[in-house]
Amino acid sequence: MTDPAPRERYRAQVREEIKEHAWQQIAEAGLAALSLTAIAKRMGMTVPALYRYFAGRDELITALIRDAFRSLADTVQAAAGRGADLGELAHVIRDWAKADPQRYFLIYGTPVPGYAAPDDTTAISNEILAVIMEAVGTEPERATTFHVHLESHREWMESDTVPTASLHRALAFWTRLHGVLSLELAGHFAGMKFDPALLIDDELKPLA
Amino acid sequence: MTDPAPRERYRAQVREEIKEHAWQQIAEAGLAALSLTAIAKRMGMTVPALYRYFAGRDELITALIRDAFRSLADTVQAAAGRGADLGELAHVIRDWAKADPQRYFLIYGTPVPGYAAPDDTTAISNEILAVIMEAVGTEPERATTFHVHLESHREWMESDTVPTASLHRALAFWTRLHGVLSLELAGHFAGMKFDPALLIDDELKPLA
DNA sequence: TGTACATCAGTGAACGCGCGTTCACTGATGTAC
DNA sequence: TGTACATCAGTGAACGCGCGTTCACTGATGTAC
Repeated sequence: MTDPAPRERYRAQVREEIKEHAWQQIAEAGLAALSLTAIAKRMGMTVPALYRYFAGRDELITALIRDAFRSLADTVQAAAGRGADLGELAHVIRDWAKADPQRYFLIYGTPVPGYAAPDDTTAISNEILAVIMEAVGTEPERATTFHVHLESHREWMESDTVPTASLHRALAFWTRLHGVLSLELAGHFAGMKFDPALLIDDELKPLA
Repeated sequence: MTDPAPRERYRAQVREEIKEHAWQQIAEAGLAALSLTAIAKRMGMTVPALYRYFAGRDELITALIRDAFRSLADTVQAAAGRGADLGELAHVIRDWAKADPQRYFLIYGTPVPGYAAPDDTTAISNEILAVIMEAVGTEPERATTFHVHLESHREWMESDTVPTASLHRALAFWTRLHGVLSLELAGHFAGMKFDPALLIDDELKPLA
Protein backbone atom coordinates (compact mmCIF):
# COMPACT_ATOMS: atom_id res chain seq x y z
CA MET A 1 0.00 0.00 0.00
CA THR A 2 1.51 3.28 -1.13
CA ASP A 3 1.39 6.38 0.97
CA PRO A 4 -1.30 8.76 -0.21
CA ALA A 5 0.29 11.30 -2.54
CA PRO A 6 1.86 13.91 -0.24
CA ARG A 7 0.43 16.77 -2.26
CA GLU A 8 -3.04 15.34 -1.71
CA ARG A 9 -2.44 15.01 2.00
CA TYR A 10 -1.26 18.58 2.17
CA ARG A 11 -4.24 19.86 0.19
CA ALA A 12 -6.60 18.08 2.54
CA GLN A 13 -4.83 19.50 5.58
CA VAL A 14 -5.00 23.06 4.34
CA ARG A 15 -8.66 22.66 3.41
CA GLU A 16 -9.33 21.54 6.96
CA GLU A 17 -7.39 24.44 8.37
CA ILE A 18 -9.37 26.90 6.28
CA LYS A 19 -12.61 25.40 7.52
CA GLU A 20 -11.46 25.56 11.12
CA HIS A 21 -10.74 29.25 10.81
CA ALA A 22 -14.11 29.70 9.13
CA TRP A 23 -15.89 28.01 12.05
CA GLN A 24 -14.01 30.16 14.48
CA GLN A 25 -15.14 33.32 12.72
CA ILE A 26 -18.73 32.13 12.54
CA ALA A 27 -18.67 31.27 16.23
CA GLU A 28 -17.41 34.74 17.08
CA ALA A 29 -19.60 36.92 14.90
CA GLY A 30 -22.04 34.83 12.92
CA LEU A 31 -22.19 33.67 9.35
CA ALA A 32 -22.53 37.19 7.97
CA ALA A 33 -19.07 37.98 9.31
CA LEU A 34 -17.40 35.09 7.50
CA SER A 35 -14.94 36.51 5.00
CA LEU A 36 -12.18 35.03 2.92
CA THR A 37 -10.10 38.09 3.58
CA ALA A 38 -10.22 37.55 7.33
CA ILE A 39 -9.47 33.84 7.00
CA ALA A 40 -6.46 34.52 4.79
CA LYS A 41 -5.18 37.12 7.19
CA ARG A 42 -5.43 34.79 10.18
CA MET A 43 -3.71 32.02 8.26
CA GLY A 44 -0.93 34.28 7.08
CA MET A 45 -1.78 33.72 3.44
CA THR A 46 -2.93 35.95 0.64
CA VAL A 47 -6.59 35.82 -0.28
CA PRO A 48 -6.20 34.46 -3.83
CA ALA A 49 -4.37 31.45 -2.38
CA LEU A 50 -7.65 30.30 -0.84
CA TYR A 51 -9.07 29.90 -4.31
CA ARG A 52 -6.78 26.89 -4.74
CA TYR A 53 -8.96 25.19 -2.11
CA PHE A 54 -12.46 26.55 -2.53
CA ALA A 55 -14.03 28.04 -5.64
CA GLY A 56 -15.29 30.92 -3.51
CA ARG A 57 -17.10 31.93 -0.39
CA ASP A 58 -20.29 30.08 -1.31
CA GLU A 59 -18.50 26.80 -1.89
CA LEU A 60 -16.79 27.16 1.47
CA ILE A 61 -20.12 27.69 3.21
CA THR A 62 -21.60 24.71 1.42
CA ALA A 63 -18.72 22.56 2.67
CA LEU A 64 -19.28 23.82 6.21
CA ILE A 65 -22.96 22.96 6.09
CA ARG A 66 -22.24 19.48 4.82
CA ASP A 67 -19.60 18.94 7.51
CA ALA A 68 -21.96 20.13 10.21
CA PHE A 69 -24.68 17.70 9.14
CA ARG A 70 -22.14 14.90 8.86
CA SER A 71 -20.74 15.64 12.30
CA LEU A 72 -24.16 15.62 13.93
CA ALA A 73 -25.14 12.39 12.19
CA ASP A 74 -21.88 10.73 13.24
CA THR A 75 -22.40 11.87 16.81
CA VAL A 76 -25.93 10.51 16.89
CA GLN A 77 -24.99 7.22 15.27
CA ALA A 78 -22.08 6.75 17.63
CA ALA A 79 -24.38 7.28 20.60
CA ALA A 80 -26.93 4.83 19.22
CA GLY A 81 -24.14 2.33 18.65
CA ARG A 82 -23.27 2.67 22.30
CA GLY A 83 -26.87 1.76 23.06
CA ALA A 84 -28.07 5.23 24.05
CA ASP A 85 -31.77 5.53 24.81
CA LEU A 86 -34.00 8.37 23.63
CA GLY A 87 -33.21 10.67 26.52
CA GLU A 88 -29.48 10.12 26.12
CA LEU A 89 -29.75 10.83 22.41
CA ALA A 90 -31.39 14.13 23.20
CA HIS A 91 -28.57 15.13 25.49
CA VAL A 92 -25.92 14.05 23.03
CA ILE A 93 -27.53 16.33 20.47
CA ARG A 94 -27.86 19.15 22.98
CA ASP A 95 -24.22 18.84 23.98
CA TRP A 96 -23.20 18.88 20.33
CA ALA A 97 -25.23 22.04 19.80
CA LYS A 98 -24.00 23.80 22.93
CA ALA A 99 -20.38 23.12 21.98
CA ASP A 100 -20.87 25.38 18.97
CA PRO A 101 -24.29 27.04 18.82
CA GLN A 102 -23.61 28.80 15.55
CA ARG A 103 -22.88 25.45 13.93
CA TYR A 104 -26.27 24.20 15.08
CA PHE A 105 -27.90 27.35 13.74
CA LEU A 106 -26.08 27.03 10.43
CA ILE A 107 -28.10 23.86 9.96
CA TYR A 108 -31.34 24.53 11.79
CA GLY A 109 -31.43 28.30 12.09
CA THR A 110 -32.64 31.13 9.92
CA PRO A 111 -32.61 30.13 6.27
CA VAL A 112 -31.27 32.55 3.69
CA PRO A 113 -34.06 33.14 1.16
CA GLY A 114 -32.97 31.80 -2.18
CA TYR A 115 -30.12 29.69 -0.86
CA ALA A 116 -30.67 25.94 -1.07
CA ALA A 117 -28.58 23.56 1.02
CA PRO A 118 -26.67 20.89 -0.93
CA ASP A 119 -28.95 17.94 -1.81
CA ASP A 120 -26.97 15.30 0.01
CA THR A 121 -27.71 17.01 3.32
CA THR A 122 -31.25 15.68 3.03
CA ALA A 123 -29.86 12.18 3.00
CA ILE A 124 -27.76 12.88 6.08
CA SER A 125 -30.80 14.39 7.78
CA ASN A 126 -32.65 11.15 7.06
CA GLU A 127 -29.85 9.15 8.67
CA ILE A 128 -30.45 11.10 11.84
CA LEU A 129 -34.19 10.60 11.64
CA ALA A 130 -33.63 6.86 11.13
CA VAL A 131 -31.63 6.60 14.36
CA ILE A 132 -34.37 8.41 16.24
CA MET A 133 -37.07 6.17 14.81
CA GLU A 134 -35.07 3.21 16.09
CA ALA A 135 -34.75 4.68 19.57
CA VAL A 136 -38.34 5.70 19.99
CA GLY A 137 -40.96 3.71 21.89
CA THR A 138 -42.66 0.87 20.03
CA GLU A 139 -46.09 0.45 21.49
CA PRO A 140 -48.85 1.32 19.02
CA GLU A 141 -50.67 4.59 19.51
CA ARG A 142 -54.23 5.78 19.41
CA ALA A 143 -55.40 6.81 15.96
CA THR A 144 -55.37 10.57 16.41
CA THR A 145 -56.15 12.84 13.47
CA PHE A 146 -52.49 13.36 12.80
CA HIS A 147 -51.64 9.69 13.11
CA VAL A 148 -54.23 8.85 10.46
CA HIS A 149 -53.03 11.69 8.28
CA LEU A 150 -49.43 10.56 8.58
CA GLU A 151 -50.39 6.98 7.72
CA SER A 152 -51.57 8.19 4.33
CA HIS A 153 -48.72 10.64 3.80
CA ARG A 154 -45.61 8.60 4.32
CA GLU A 155 -44.89 7.45 0.78
CA TRP A 156 -41.83 9.76 0.73
CA MET A 157 -40.09 7.40 3.17
CA GLU A 158 -37.70 4.85 1.70
CA SER A 159 -38.68 2.10 4.08
CA ASP A 160 -42.23 0.95 4.78
CA THR A 161 -41.24 -1.44 7.51
CA VAL A 162 -40.97 1.36 10.03
CA PRO A 163 -44.26 1.71 11.90
CA THR A 164 -46.05 5.02 11.43
CA ALA A 165 -46.08 5.34 15.21
CA SER A 166 -42.26 5.47 15.13
CA LEU A 167 -42.28 8.15 12.49
CA HIS A 168 -44.84 10.09 14.49
CA ARG A 169 -42.83 9.86 17.68
CA ALA A 170 -39.60 10.71 15.86
CA LEU A 171 -41.18 13.87 14.50
CA ALA A 172 -42.36 14.79 17.97
CA PHE A 173 -38.87 14.12 19.35
CA TRP A 174 -37.21 16.23 16.70
CA THR A 175 -39.56 19.19 16.91
CA ARG A 176 -39.80 19.23 20.71
CA LEU A 177 -36.06 19.01 21.15
CA HIS A 178 -35.42 21.64 18.53
CA GLY A 179 -38.05 23.88 20.07
CA VAL A 180 -36.43 23.94 23.49
CA LEU A 181 -32.86 23.80 22.27
CA SER A 182 -33.05 26.58 19.69
CA LEU A 183 -34.81 28.93 22.09
CA GLU A 184 -32.26 28.10 24.77
CA LEU A 185 -29.30 28.68 22.46
CA ALA A 186 -30.78 31.92 21.18
CA GLY A 187 -31.04 33.16 24.75
CA HIS A 188 -34.83 33.39 24.93
CA PHE A 189 -34.89 31.76 28.35
CA ALA A 190 -32.42 34.29 29.72
CA GLY A 191 -33.85 35.60 32.96
CA MET A 192 -35.98 32.53 33.47
CA LYS A 193 -34.16 30.46 36.00
CA PHE A 194 -35.27 26.95 35.14
CA ASP A 195 -32.93 24.37 33.63
CA PRO A 196 -33.70 23.73 29.95
CA ALA A 197 -32.22 20.24 30.19
CA LEU A 198 -34.99 19.27 32.61
CA LEU A 199 -37.62 20.73 30.32
CA ILE A 200 -36.23 18.62 27.50
CA ASP A 201 -36.41 15.49 29.64
CA ASP A 202 -39.96 16.33 30.61
CA GLU A 203 -40.99 16.92 27.02
CA LEU A 204 -39.42 13.73 25.68
CA LYS A 205 -40.29 11.26 28.42
CA PRO A 206 -43.71 10.40 26.92
CA LEU A 207 -42.04 9.37 23.65
CA ALA A 208 -39.71 6.70 25.03
CA MET B 1 -57.60 69.58 19.86
CA THR B 2 -54.88 70.73 17.52
CA ASP B 3 -53.72 68.68 14.58
CA PRO B 4 -50.46 66.95 15.29
CA ALA B 5 -47.65 69.10 13.96
CA PRO B 6 -47.48 68.33 10.25
CA ARG B 7 -43.72 67.93 10.33
CA GLU B 8 -44.12 65.29 13.02
CA ARG B 9 -46.70 63.48 10.95
CA TYR B 10 -44.43 63.56 7.94
CA ARG B 11 -41.45 62.30 9.92
CA ALA B 12 -43.48 59.39 11.21
CA GLN B 13 -44.69 58.54 7.73
CA VAL B 14 -41.22 58.51 6.23
CA ARG B 15 -39.92 56.41 9.14
CA GLU B 16 -42.66 53.89 8.41
CA GLU B 17 -41.83 53.91 4.73
CA ILE B 18 -38.17 53.24 5.45
CA LYS B 19 -39.10 50.32 7.66
CA GLU B 20 -41.42 48.90 5.02
CA HIS B 21 -38.64 48.92 2.47
CA ALA B 22 -36.33 47.34 5.02
CA TRP B 23 -38.81 44.49 5.63
CA GLN B 24 -39.15 43.98 1.92
CA GLN B 25 -35.41 43.60 1.52
CA ILE B 26 -35.15 41.24 4.48
CA ALA B 27 -37.98 39.14 3.09
CA GLU B 28 -36.23 38.89 -0.26
CA ALA B 29 -32.66 38.18 0.79
CA GLY B 30 -32.37 37.98 4.55
CA LEU B 31 -31.10 40.34 7.18
CA ALA B 32 -27.54 40.27 5.89
CA ALA B 33 -28.74 41.88 2.68
CA LEU B 34 -30.34 44.83 4.44
CA SER B 35 -28.52 47.98 3.38
CA LEU B 36 -29.23 51.66 3.78
CA THR B 37 -27.90 52.22 0.28
CA ALA B 38 -30.46 49.88 -1.24
CA ILE B 39 -33.31 51.38 0.80
CA ALA B 40 -32.37 54.90 -0.25
CA LYS B 41 -32.19 53.84 -3.87
CA ARG B 42 -35.63 52.25 -3.80
CA MET B 43 -37.10 55.28 -2.09
CA GLY B 44 -35.50 57.68 -4.54
CA MET B 45 -33.56 59.42 -1.79
CA THR B 46 -29.91 59.87 -1.07
CA VAL B 47 -28.38 57.71 1.63
CA PRO B 48 -27.46 60.50 4.07
CA ALA B 49 -31.11 61.57 4.11
CA LEU B 50 -31.94 58.36 5.97
CA TYR B 51 -29.80 59.54 8.85
CA ARG B 52 -32.52 62.11 9.59
CA TYR B 53 -34.70 59.14 10.60
CA PHE B 54 -32.39 56.51 12.01
CA ALA B 55 -28.99 56.99 13.59
CA GLY B 56 -27.66 54.16 11.46
CA ARG B 57 -28.20 50.63 10.28
CA ASP B 58 -28.14 49.16 13.79
CA GLU B 59 -30.80 51.51 15.10
CA LEU B 60 -32.99 50.63 12.14
CA ILE B 61 -32.64 46.92 12.86
CA THR B 62 -33.42 47.51 16.52
CA ALA B 63 -36.61 49.32 15.51
CA LEU B 64 -37.57 46.44 13.24
CA ILE B 65 -37.07 43.90 16.01
CA ARG B 66 -39.16 45.92 18.41
CA ASP B 67 -41.93 46.32 15.83
CA ALA B 68 -41.92 42.61 15.09
CA PHE B 69 -42.33 41.72 18.77
CA ARG B 70 -45.04 44.36 19.15
CA SER B 71 -46.90 43.11 16.10
CA LEU B 72 -46.86 39.52 17.31
CA ALA B 73 -47.98 40.50 20.79
CA ASP B 74 -50.81 42.62 19.37
CA THR B 75 -51.89 39.76 17.14
CA VAL B 76 -51.93 37.32 20.03
CA GLN B 77 -53.73 39.70 22.37
CA ALA B 78 -56.34 40.50 19.75
CA ALA B 79 -57.00 36.79 19.24
CA ALA B 80 -57.30 36.23 22.99
CA GLY B 81 -59.66 39.19 23.20
CA ARG B 82 -61.82 37.47 20.60
CA GLY B 83 -61.89 34.45 22.90
CA ALA B 84 -59.50 32.26 20.93
CA ASP B 85 -58.65 28.93 22.54
CA LEU B 86 -55.16 27.45 22.68
CA GLY B 87 -55.35 25.78 19.28
CA GLU B 88 -56.61 28.94 17.65
CA LEU B 89 -53.82 30.94 19.26
CA ALA B 90 -51.31 28.55 17.75
CA HIS B 91 -52.73 29.05 14.29
CA VAL B 92 -52.87 32.80 14.67
CA ILE B 93 -49.18 32.73 15.50
CA ARG B 94 -48.42 30.36 12.65
CA ASP B 95 -50.31 32.55 10.18
CA TRP B 96 -48.43 35.59 11.42
CA ALA B 97 -45.14 33.78 10.90
CA LYS B 98 -46.01 32.40 7.49
CA ALA B 99 -47.03 35.84 6.26
CA ASP B 100 -43.41 36.92 6.68
CA PRO B 101 -41.06 34.12 7.73
CA GLN B 102 -38.01 36.35 7.91
CA ARG B 103 -39.81 38.56 10.38
CA TYR B 104 -40.43 35.52 12.58
CA PHE B 105 -36.78 34.54 12.25
CA LEU B 106 -35.63 38.04 13.08
CA ILE B 107 -37.16 37.42 16.50
CA TYR B 108 -36.76 33.71 17.04
CA GLY B 109 -34.07 32.71 14.57
CA THR B 110 -30.30 32.61 14.62
CA PRO B 111 -28.93 35.11 17.10
CA VAL B 112 -25.97 37.26 16.12
CA PRO B 113 -23.22 36.64 18.68
CA GLY B 114 -22.60 39.82 20.60
CA TYR B 115 -25.80 41.55 19.57
CA ALA B 116 -28.34 41.99 22.35
CA ALA B 117 -31.98 42.72 21.54
CA PRO B 118 -33.42 45.90 23.09
CA ASP B 119 -34.48 45.33 26.73
CA ASP B 120 -38.11 46.20 26.27
CA THR B 121 -38.55 43.22 23.97
CA THR B 122 -38.32 41.00 27.02
CA ALA B 123 -41.38 42.76 28.41
CA ILE B 124 -43.27 42.26 25.15
CA SER B 125 -42.24 38.62 25.14
CA ASN B 126 -43.72 38.32 28.61
CA GLU B 127 -47.00 39.81 27.40
CA ILE B 128 -47.22 36.97 24.91
CA LEU B 129 -46.38 34.39 27.53
CA ALA B 130 -49.06 35.86 29.80
CA VAL B 131 -51.73 35.39 27.14
CA ILE B 132 -50.67 31.80 26.66
CA MET B 133 -50.73 31.10 30.39
CA GLU B 134 -54.31 32.38 30.40
CA ALA B 135 -55.34 30.15 27.52
CA VAL B 136 -53.75 26.99 28.78
CA GLY B 137 -55.59 24.19 30.60
CA THR B 138 -56.16 24.66 34.32
CA GLU B 139 -56.34 21.23 35.86
CA PRO B 140 -53.41 20.52 38.19
CA GLU B 141 -50.70 18.23 36.93
CA ARG B 142 -48.69 15.38 38.33
CA ALA B 143 -45.55 16.43 40.16
CA THR B 144 -42.99 15.46 37.53
CA THR B 145 -39.33 16.25 38.09
CA PHE B 146 -39.59 19.33 35.94
CA HIS B 147 -42.80 20.51 37.59
CA VAL B 148 -41.12 20.36 40.98
CA HIS B 149 -38.04 22.08 39.61
CA LEU B 150 -40.14 24.84 38.06
CA GLU B 151 -42.04 25.34 41.31
CA SER B 152 -38.79 26.33 42.99
CA HIS B 153 -37.47 28.34 40.05
CA ARG B 154 -40.23 30.78 39.23
CA GLU B 155 -39.23 33.75 41.35
CA TRP B 156 -38.36 35.63 38.13
CA MET B 157 -42.07 35.90 37.34
CA GLU B 158 -43.83 39.12 38.27
CA SER B 159 -47.02 37.41 39.34
CA ASP B 160 -47.26 34.54 41.79
CA THR B 161 -50.96 34.03 41.34
CA VAL B 162 -50.39 32.11 38.11
CA PRO B 163 -50.27 28.39 38.89
CA THR B 164 -46.97 26.68 38.12
CA ALA B 165 -48.94 24.23 35.98
CA SER B 166 -49.93 27.11 33.72
CA LEU B 167 -46.34 28.22 33.38
CA HIS B 168 -45.30 24.67 32.65
CA ARG B 169 -47.93 24.22 29.98
CA ALA B 170 -47.18 27.63 28.49
CA LEU B 171 -43.52 26.69 28.13
CA ALA B 172 -44.53 23.44 26.46
CA PHE B 173 -46.87 25.33 24.14
CA TRP B 174 -44.21 27.83 23.18
CA THR B 175 -41.40 25.35 22.60
CA ARG B 176 -43.53 22.77 20.77
CA LEU B 177 -45.07 25.36 18.50
CA HIS B 178 -41.72 26.97 17.80
CA GLY B 179 -40.16 23.58 17.15
CA VAL B 180 -42.59 22.65 14.42
CA LEU B 181 -43.03 26.13 13.03
CA SER B 182 -39.37 27.06 12.71
CA LEU B 183 -38.48 23.77 11.05
CA GLU B 184 -41.43 24.18 8.71
CA LEU B 185 -40.52 27.75 7.78
CA ALA B 186 -36.89 26.80 7.26
CA GLY B 187 -37.96 24.12 4.82
CA HIS B 188 -36.79 21.12 6.81
CA PHE B 189 -40.02 19.25 6.13
CA ALA B 190 -39.63 19.74 2.39
CA GLY B 191 -40.11 16.39 0.75
CA MET B 192 -42.14 15.06 3.66
CA LYS B 193 -45.72 15.25 2.58
CA PHE B 194 -47.53 15.66 5.88
CA ASP B 195 -49.28 18.86 6.91
CA PRO B 196 -47.36 20.70 9.65
CA ALA B 197 -50.57 22.35 10.84
CA LEU B 198 -51.91 18.94 11.84
CA LEU B 199 -48.70 18.11 13.65
CA ILE B 200 -49.04 21.34 15.59
CA ASP B 201 -52.61 20.47 16.57
CA ASP B 202 -51.50 17.02 17.62
CA GLU B 203 -48.65 18.38 19.70
CA LEU B 204 -50.71 21.03 21.46
CA LYS B 205 -53.93 19.14 22.10
CA PRO B 206 -52.71 17.68 25.44
CA LEU B 207 -52.05 21.18 26.76
CA ALA B 208 -55.54 22.59 26.36
C1' DT C 1 21.87 8.67 -8.69
C1' DG C 2 21.29 12.79 -11.64
C1' DT C 3 19.03 15.63 -14.80
C1' DA C 4 15.02 17.71 -17.40
C1' DC C 5 10.50 18.66 -17.12
C1' DA C 6 5.69 19.07 -15.24
C1' DT C 7 2.81 20.20 -11.62
C1' DC C 8 0.85 23.29 -8.69
C1' DA C 9 0.79 26.21 -4.10
C1' DG C 10 1.15 30.71 -3.23
C1' DT C 11 2.26 35.83 -4.48
C1' DG C 12 1.36 40.60 -5.66
C1' DA C 13 -0.94 43.85 -8.20
C1' DA C 14 -5.11 45.35 -9.85
C1' DC C 15 -10.32 45.39 -10.70
C1' DG C 16 -14.78 47.38 -9.44
C1' DC C 17 -18.19 47.37 -5.93
C1' DG C 18 -21.26 48.58 -2.27
C1' DC C 19 -20.97 49.66 2.18
C1' DG C 20 -21.79 53.06 6.38
C1' DT C 21 -20.83 57.50 7.82
C1' DT C 22 -19.43 62.75 7.93
C1' DC C 23 -20.04 67.32 6.54
C1' DA C 24 -21.14 71.84 4.74
C1' DC C 25 -24.78 73.28 1.97
C1' DT C 26 -29.57 74.68 -0.07
C1' DG C 27 -34.08 75.45 -0.23
C1' DA C 28 -38.69 74.52 1.22
C1' DT C 29 -41.87 74.62 5.18
C1' DG C 30 -43.50 76.37 9.47
C1' DT C 31 -43.62 80.06 13.22
C1' DA C 32 -43.72 84.60 15.52
C1' DC C 33 -44.88 89.15 15.47
C1' DT D 1 -52.34 89.56 5.84
C1' DG D 2 -47.34 90.27 5.30
C1' DT D 3 -42.68 90.01 6.56
C1' DA D 4 -38.43 88.23 9.05
C1' DC D 5 -36.57 84.47 10.95
C1' DA D 6 -35.96 79.59 12.54
C1' DT D 7 -36.35 74.92 11.64
C1' DC D 8 -35.14 71.00 9.37
C1' DA D 9 -35.59 67.50 5.24
C1' DG D 10 -32.78 66.38 1.78
C1' DT D 11 -28.50 67.02 -1.40
C1' DG D 12 -23.91 66.15 -3.21
C1' DA D 13 -19.28 65.38 -2.56
C1' DA D 14 -15.97 62.99 -0.17
C1' DC D 15 -13.94 59.58 3.27
C1' DG D 16 -11.86 55.02 4.00
C1' DC D 17 -12.92 50.23 4.20
C1' DG D 18 -13.26 45.41 3.32
C1' DC D 19 -15.14 42.67 0.17
C1' DG D 20 -14.79 38.77 -3.64
C1' DT D 21 -12.57 37.75 -7.73
C1' DT D 22 -9.07 37.75 -11.91
C1' DC D 23 -4.62 37.26 -13.69
C1' DA D 24 0.17 36.69 -14.95
C1' DC D 25 3.95 35.35 -12.32
C1' DT D 26 7.57 32.69 -9.34
C1' DG D 27 9.56 29.20 -7.12
C1' DA D 28 9.33 24.98 -4.61
C1' DT D 29 7.97 20.09 -4.87
C1' DG D 30 7.24 15.84 -7.23
C1' DT D 31 7.84 12.71 -11.46
C1' DA D 32 9.94 10.34 -15.47
C1' DC D 33 13.74 8.61 -17.64
